[in-house]
Amino acid sequence: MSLQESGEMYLETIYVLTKKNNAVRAIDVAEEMGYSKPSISRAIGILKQGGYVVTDEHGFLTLTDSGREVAEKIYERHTILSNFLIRIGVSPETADEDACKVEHILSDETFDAIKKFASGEDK
Amino acid sequence: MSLQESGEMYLETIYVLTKKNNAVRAIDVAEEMGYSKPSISRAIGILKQGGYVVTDEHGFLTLTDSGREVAEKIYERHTILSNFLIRIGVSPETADEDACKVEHILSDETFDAIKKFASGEDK
DNA sequence: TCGGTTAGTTAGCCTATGCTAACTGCTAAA
DNA sequence: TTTAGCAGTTAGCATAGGCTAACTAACCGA
Repeated sequence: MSLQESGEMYLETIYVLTKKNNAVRAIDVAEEMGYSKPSISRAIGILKQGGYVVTDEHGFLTLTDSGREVAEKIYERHTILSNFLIRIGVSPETADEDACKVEHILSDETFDAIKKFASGEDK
Repeated sequence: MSLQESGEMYLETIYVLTKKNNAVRAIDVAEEMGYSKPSISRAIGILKQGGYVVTDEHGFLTLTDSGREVAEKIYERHTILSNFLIRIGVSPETADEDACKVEHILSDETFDAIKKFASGEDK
């Protein structure tokens, strides 16, 4: 079972919440993403099966190495993309939303190009 | 019934094929997009219901005004985006693919920004 | 005229991903 | 101790959008 786009989104959210809050439960992910509990429950189940997440006896979520790897990649993409958009004049809110939408689907090649381009612009 | 992302893709394909070939049938769309005949048949049916496309007695497809409006918008986005990506170093094939993926989902705000940015770069 | 090819449709399957309703099971307060 | 609320799960629904199988209908060449 390979990871779907939504799976990446869940991993990214867990990753971000973990940086913010230390302890993250399914319900926190639900609130953050605006989804219902059952949707989260199923999604987490799939991520567990895939070895991306583990839960302890209290229901706290931890990313595995492979889960964190995916989450970090997506998060990096999100950051780069959203910064790039802001720099060309998009409002921070829209930049964030649009980065969310495309961070999962752009090719590595395009991402590298944007990254290179954005870092060149900094100078 | 509002138009889904896939609907926009179908309209764009019909639009592009019309510019290339004059007469466009469902089967041509199927071949261009790599989808099966029934998938196209259903999609065209939905577009007809929505008033985006009409068919004549021979099965030739024509976009209505509203269909063409959507198609042109998407096509313009595709062009701008793909040109932008090529300019920052992405290969034409990948640029084309990635433009396809995101042309439907980026906000107008982001698109305007990219457009403005790209035209500024030209000088 | 008959038989094959081609285009389109119908029926129905599958997956991903959202949802609600309703259950379980723990914890904490009265 | 009993009950209320919270977290999580289970069951099952819906939609979008792919698919195959199998049908129809038109057209064309021998």
